[in-house]
Amino acid sequence: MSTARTAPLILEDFLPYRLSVLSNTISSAIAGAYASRFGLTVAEWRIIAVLGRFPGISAREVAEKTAMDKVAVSRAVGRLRAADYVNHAVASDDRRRSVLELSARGRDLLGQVAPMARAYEAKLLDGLSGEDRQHLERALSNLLDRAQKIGPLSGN
Amino acid sequence: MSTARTAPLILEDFLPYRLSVLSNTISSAIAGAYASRFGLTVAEWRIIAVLGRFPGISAREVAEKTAMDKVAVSRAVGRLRAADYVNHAVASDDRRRSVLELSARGRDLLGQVAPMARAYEAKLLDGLSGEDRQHLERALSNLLDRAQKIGPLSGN
DNA sequence: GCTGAATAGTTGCAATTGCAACAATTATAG
DNA sequence: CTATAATTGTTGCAATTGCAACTATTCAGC
Repeated sequence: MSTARTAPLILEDFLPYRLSVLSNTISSAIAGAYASRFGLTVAEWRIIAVLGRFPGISAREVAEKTAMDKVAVSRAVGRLRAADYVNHAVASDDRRRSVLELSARGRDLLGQVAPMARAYEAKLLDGLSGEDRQHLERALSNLLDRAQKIGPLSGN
Repeated sequence: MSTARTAPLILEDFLPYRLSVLSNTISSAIAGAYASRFGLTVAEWRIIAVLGRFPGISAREVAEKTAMDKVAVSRAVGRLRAADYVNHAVASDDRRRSVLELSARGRDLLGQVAPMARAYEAKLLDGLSGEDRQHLERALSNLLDRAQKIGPLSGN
């Protein structure tokens, strides 16, 4: 009875594993390109992208929108400020809050990097029909919702 | 002409970003559970899973099958040996090669963890129809193929 | 207004990781 | 057979990360 031999769990069919391999493969490819071309980490690039879209937000909001840790944001922003890609100010109505935005240099960088990112994404998606892509997007949204709801894997 | 303002790149729609967030969310959930229940890292768990399926393979083969770095494998195997989840021997025909397999304790652990992993996966996939799942699987395979072929993000 | 709780961001430290160098062994070329 | 190259696995070191503690500031209750 007890240890009823379950089938041995095929790692390469296990969804979390497949997602991890896929995501790591893609991220490494991208990270390598950003690093060699611009000396940027993926975290830095994400911050640039999000500041391009939401100029003036605080570090905390950046962390929210990029799904990064606030420490990671703090350090990445530090580097970006040092490299003059990002301007930093203190909110006048709350002097704890930072007000971040791209500098001219940062906007310029975004202008270069964004097309590369898009092109890479396009290459990836090239094999999927428009319908497939919609399916995929809905599936990913669905999975993320569930993963967030399920949370820390309630156990037995 | 020059800096033709491209649309500002919506991070939350960018496939690599979405995959990364999803994968990290899932991995953290799983990692937390393994850590608190069994003191296992995800890397260790992966090795256990793959050794359950392919007893007797070498460290290099484990690295291949788990998509881990060989150093990570070496260290994780070290911990697993110390905890007596994995047995280690040297191949008689090639004394560089290690021969790894689960110990009785390791098989027992796999017997406990595998159902949890399956249950989590099932919860995740609960919102997708059978058809959706097939779509998803094909899409993921397709994307991984392409990502591997495209490689380090050529050209600018 | 004052005190204690809450929030934003930074810093220090410990643990993890990644890469290069290394030792041991086996394969290959001549 | 010998010398060189290639492969397997481990170790050392530097860089990254993650967590907790900390500072500065604002908010909430009285």
